[in-house]
Amino acid sequence: MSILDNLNPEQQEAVQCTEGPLLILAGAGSGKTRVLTHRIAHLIFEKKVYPGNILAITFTNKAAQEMRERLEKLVGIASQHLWVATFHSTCLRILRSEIKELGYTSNFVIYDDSDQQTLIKMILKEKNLDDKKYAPRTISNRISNYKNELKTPDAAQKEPDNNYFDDQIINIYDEYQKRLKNNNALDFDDLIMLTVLLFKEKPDILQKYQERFKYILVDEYQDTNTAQYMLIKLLAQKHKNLCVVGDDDQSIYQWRGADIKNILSFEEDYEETKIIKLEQNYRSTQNILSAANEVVKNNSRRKPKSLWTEKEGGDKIFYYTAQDEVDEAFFIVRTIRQILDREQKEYKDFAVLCRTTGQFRAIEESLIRSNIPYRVFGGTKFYDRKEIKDILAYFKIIANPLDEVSLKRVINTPKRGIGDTSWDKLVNYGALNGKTIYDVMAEPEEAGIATKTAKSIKGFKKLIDNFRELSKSDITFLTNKILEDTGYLQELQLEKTVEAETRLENLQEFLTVTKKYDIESQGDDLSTFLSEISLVTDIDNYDADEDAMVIMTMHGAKGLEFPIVFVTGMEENLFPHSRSINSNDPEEIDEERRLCYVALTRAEEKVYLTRAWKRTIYGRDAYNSPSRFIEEIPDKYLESSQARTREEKSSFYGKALNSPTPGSVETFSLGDKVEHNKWGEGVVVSVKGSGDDAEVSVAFPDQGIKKLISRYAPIKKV
DNA sequence: AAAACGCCGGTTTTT
DNA sequence: CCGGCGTTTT
Repeated sequence: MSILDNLNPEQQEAVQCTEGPLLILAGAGSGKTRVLTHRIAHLIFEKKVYPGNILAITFTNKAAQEMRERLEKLVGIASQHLWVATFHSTCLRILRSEIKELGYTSNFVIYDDSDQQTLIKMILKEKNLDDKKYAPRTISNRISNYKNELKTPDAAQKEPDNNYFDDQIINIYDEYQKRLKNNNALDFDDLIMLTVLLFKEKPDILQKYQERFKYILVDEYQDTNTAQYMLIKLLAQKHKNLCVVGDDDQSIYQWRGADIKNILSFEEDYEETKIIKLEQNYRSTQNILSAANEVVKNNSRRKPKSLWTEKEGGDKIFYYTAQDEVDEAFFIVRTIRQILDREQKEYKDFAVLCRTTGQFRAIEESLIRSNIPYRVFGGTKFYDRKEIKDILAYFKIIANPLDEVSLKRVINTPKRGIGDTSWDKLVNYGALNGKTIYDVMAEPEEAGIATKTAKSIKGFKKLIDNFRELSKSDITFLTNKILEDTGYLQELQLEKTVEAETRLENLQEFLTVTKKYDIESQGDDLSTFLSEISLVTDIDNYDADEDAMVIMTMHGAKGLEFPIVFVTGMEENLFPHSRSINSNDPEEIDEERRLCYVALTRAEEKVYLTRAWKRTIYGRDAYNSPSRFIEEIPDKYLESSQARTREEKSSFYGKALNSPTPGSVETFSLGDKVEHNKWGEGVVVSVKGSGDDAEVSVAFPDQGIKKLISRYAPIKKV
């Protein structure tokens, strides 16, 4: 049994061609992960390369994780020495040990998007700049662009055609960067940019890593930005054993700085590049593949390719025009039900893909009503929730007292009488006397703060110092300690509102994360925990084994596959998005088109395209014409239908919804024991309203308290 | 300092 | 239709 078994000739060649630069153009579903993993196995077993000399880089943790799992099966114990990671975590790891060279300390924290916004707002306020004119969002985007292009504030300043506005932006960027450094904090883009700068400034450090990574593999190369490109280039310079895999048709992150030129001109960049094309698709039927090809064919500037599959024919793509987004959602429910009745399928075989996260709600609502299990990826992220961010901010200042953004966040959360005025005094006094805010907190009177508030501040500082003493203990223990000692928990418990309940549930959820971490990590410090969390996105937690259907954005779906895929919102202004339509750069429409290609090629067996005749956006009704991408699919691959008339529709829904007939709904009262068909036995802890509209809160032993509407809830008294 | 109110503005995709 | 933000009130 050889590593080359079960690989087609092109794949075999890609696996065996180990020396020198190699560009693998891998079409959708052509088995690129398979090639990458087998190539690594080949390097280890046939070429006798030490696993520690191999670096494999992906974009998402999900991809890295999958690759690690497959490698474990393929090469066993040797996989432990492999370095398989995302760009960001690779750089994080390098910086944790090397960042002293750049004047930061290794306990730096990572600022996420909202931390960045906060810091930018702070700066605008200090500079007395109008945040209407200088929208924080715009500024952070601009800064991000600079960083993705490896432009420091100094370099940006030197650009020839900067106008006044640009100059202002660059001034803010400059201050922003100084503040990050003072706070001992890095934003996402810094992880990459600073690593590259470090390599450029310290050749000896670069050399160390060049020596280490004799073989480098990069997945999704079409999504690399300038900074990532340079990182790879520097690392590969010495041994030049660089293998990149990508598909220009799946480049969907140019808005985030990805430069498609990186893949289009790879062969000019690296001398004696070998190019291998993987054109056999193992995922989709011919029909789906052809339709996707017809769409993407309308783009210029493509590498020529012709994907083919052995799965001839297949179902046509079904195109449904719904009345509105509610009808669209019910079409999905109806269709899933039908298929589940007729075929051997499970919930997890279905995915609903949306252009924007705003479309999720209507779909979720109908799935809830219909009792279809689902999971949502993207949208409001777990770690973005207020209560989670609060507890993480506590962690951050414990790990790194210099972090003013987190300090500002929690110094008065929960309320302890330290308002904006006192905060400003602390900041100003510190700035004037060259002390950190945290230092000034030891003697707030010096900053002219009233005794009462001063006492409160000192109390808070003592609290944090106390937590810091405990920072070596379990994260779970520390979390509980913070929640209790700060009064955070109590405040929420006393509130007795729906929102507070949800927050408490989320904190409970967070504690399961910390417990898991405590078991898996051996004595890693708080900084490690924090940065691990900040690099994780919800999509990384996607569990393909759970029998629930999936709702996600088209972007989030890249790299995944499902038997049946709904691509929703096929309307002009939504998909392609109005922003790209209104842009004067035609490339933006092309990117939407590639996104359409990605969405279609997620499907193995069947695609449903849906569009809504009328869609409510921000309370206003929008009537959008069908997406141009629909027109680009030839009729022979399509069959279509429209929403029924109102009368038909309501009677149909009546059946489809299988809503309980009036009178069948039980009345629940406090203390009733009930049985839920998924969560088991529980006790009613509160009832709001009456009849089938009643909102019943039930405490389940393992699930915590769940709110249920009796009309829809699958519960009965026991 | 904190809560309560009312206004404007804005909405793509994410490591 | 939300949420964030500034203004007013307690």
